[in-house]
Amino acid sequence: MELLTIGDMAARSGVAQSALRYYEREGLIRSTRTGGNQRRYERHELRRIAFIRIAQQVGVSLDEIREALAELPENRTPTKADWARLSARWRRKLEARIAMMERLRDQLTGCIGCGCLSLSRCKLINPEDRLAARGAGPQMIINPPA
Amino acid sequence: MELLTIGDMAARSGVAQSALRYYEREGLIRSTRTGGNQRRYERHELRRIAFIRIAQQVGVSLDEIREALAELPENRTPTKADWARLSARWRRKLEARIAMMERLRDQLTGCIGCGCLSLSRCKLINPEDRLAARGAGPQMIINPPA
DNA sequence: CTGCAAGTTAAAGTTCACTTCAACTCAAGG
DNA sequence: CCTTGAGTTGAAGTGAACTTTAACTTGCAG
Repeated sequence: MELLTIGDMAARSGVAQSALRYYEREGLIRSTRTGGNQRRYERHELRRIAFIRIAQQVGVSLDEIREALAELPENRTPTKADWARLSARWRRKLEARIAMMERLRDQLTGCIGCGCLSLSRCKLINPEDRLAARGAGPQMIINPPA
Repeated sequence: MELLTIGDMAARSGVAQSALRYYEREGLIRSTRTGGNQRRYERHELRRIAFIRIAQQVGVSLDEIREALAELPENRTPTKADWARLSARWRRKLEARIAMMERLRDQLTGCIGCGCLSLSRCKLINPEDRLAARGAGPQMIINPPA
């Protein structure tokens, strides 16, 4: 089996055929066509799909994912090094998001103690209004200083 | 200022008035009305809104948030203890999600080394197909054993 | 060959979480 | 009173990420 059909891809990736066609329309994955106009995928497209799903888990939009994938070479099969570069960049995004969730968790823990949870008044969430300039809401959590 | 107008609430919570009305239609927050049919909010509704936004950050749907909030008392102002219970439960959800992201990060780090990222073939992501019964996709990450 | 599962398309539909709009009413200062 | 800013409603619109549908074509086992 050299090239994979859309059915194969769906089975192997756990992503619906309709979603695969959608990803292709959106420029996230690519396929070649048979004489009869059916899609055939190279095996490495599975990696793109894996990357897409992982990024989605992190809460990234398809737009951003497309941008990231655009950094992979167009004319040759991406190498280990290509993927490594991309993965390293995403590891950073992932860690930023983990850090945010950890802040969130710590705030929530704090609030278990103080019983608070008021967006604008809780000093834990928005201490001393020093952050007012950055807009309303729980700024400490969403958009932390430094 | 006993009760807050929708404008006050929007200003204090950083959530648009239209969103507040939407939350109310969806049964996430409540208000009383003035003689002239305008909404008036008790201050503790701000806490609900804070909770909603925090939960959304964690990637929880409004449906699930509604269910969680439904555990708060209907007929009295929630106490510190009420909120503490809810917050404790959510801390657990939060930690589960953080754990997922950490697995994700570790897998991604692993994949920087091995250059892989193939959903069904990478042993790191889906070792030995032992997880096949739980469906396709990167099961180790999304839905880890135990 | 034939039959049928698997694939193709464009267009419309769906869900979520809101926002925008139009037309209207209310509240409060001068 | 009058004006003006704040609030009200239902209905329609938005954007993301897909799914569904209908009508049709391909690929391959028997």
